[in-house]
Amino acid sequence: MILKSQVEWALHCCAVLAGLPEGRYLSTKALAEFHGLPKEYLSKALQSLSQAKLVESTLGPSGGYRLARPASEVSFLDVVEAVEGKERSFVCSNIRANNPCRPEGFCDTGPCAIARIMWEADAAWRAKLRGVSLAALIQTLEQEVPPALWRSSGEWVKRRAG
Amino acid sequence: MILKSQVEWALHCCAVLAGLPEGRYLSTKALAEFHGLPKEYLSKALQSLSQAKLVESTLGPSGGYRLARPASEVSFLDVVEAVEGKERSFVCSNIRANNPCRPEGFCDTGPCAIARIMWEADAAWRAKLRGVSLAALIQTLEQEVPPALWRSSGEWVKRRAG
DNA sequence: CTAAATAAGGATATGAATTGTCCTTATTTA
DNA sequence: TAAATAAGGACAATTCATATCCTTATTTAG
Repeated sequence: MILKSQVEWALHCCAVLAGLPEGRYLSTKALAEFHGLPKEYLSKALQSLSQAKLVESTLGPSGGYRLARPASEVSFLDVVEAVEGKERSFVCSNIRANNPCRPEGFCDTGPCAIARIMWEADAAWRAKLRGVSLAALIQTLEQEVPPALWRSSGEWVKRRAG
Repeated sequence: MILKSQVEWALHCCAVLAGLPEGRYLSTKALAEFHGLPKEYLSKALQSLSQAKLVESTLGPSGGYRLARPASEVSFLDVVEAVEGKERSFVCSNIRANNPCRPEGFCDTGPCAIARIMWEADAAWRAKLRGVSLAALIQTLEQEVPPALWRSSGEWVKRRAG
């Protein structure tokens, strides 16, 4: 059970977009170069973010993406679910229904106890991700990325953002 | 990101084994019949449990599997990790290292902030699963499975356990 | 006004992982 | 002694993730 690499890519891209000057866009090309990723495939991840309304896009030269909401209003969960989907990680195929001791036409009253427990764990995972915003991420990064690298990266992005 | 169906199978099998009379074994064949699962493939899941030392096995007629520890000492996490592995669900490929602004030979001091957050969520998921034992599951099942079905299933298992 | 740059998305190829089956071997018990 | 069993190797089928290529419509820069 491994998350798609696109989840990692999308999170890093969102982190960059969160530092974008107001009103500017950053293109797939620039994001791909900045992270050393295949442009065409990264584009699919960005399309997922766009479809989820987490980012806005515009066409043409100086086009690209920007966050659709303030960084404080976008959670890790938003990004993860945009790429990975909202489905729970545990799928119950209700194998208890195959129990040979079941009378004909027996009907379950609720979901399987095993599934409920697995879903609770899934909910705990999502709650953790919901509790961290892109703004919080940026704050952490600003503290721990060496100032020179932080500044030069910001300059690089500004230059590519038009 | 979907858990293997073998996780579901392993959990249901452990629930059955937890209700086994002291000293008895239940075979792959019986477990497969009880859950309506392909015997050969279910066998792989049970081998995973065996390799993780969660169950003990014995050969020959009346052979099969039983829990290696009291049900109160086996957690959902034990079972999930036996089948799914202990690896974290988020893999960090450290794409920050591709940042074109990095000076030559730059060395990271710690793991990426994004990975740390994803790993915290993973830890929360595991903590939830660690907190539920097979004994707790059995207790829940005993409360919510209709008494007639509970009894007949117990009889079925006892009969197949030798 | 024109040309270049871009997002969006369809089609398709590739590789890896999951799911599933079959067979052999060694062991244990009835 | 024979039947039943776990263990595991080999392999096939299917699904999914990864990746590339191409077309289209749109937008801006020049």
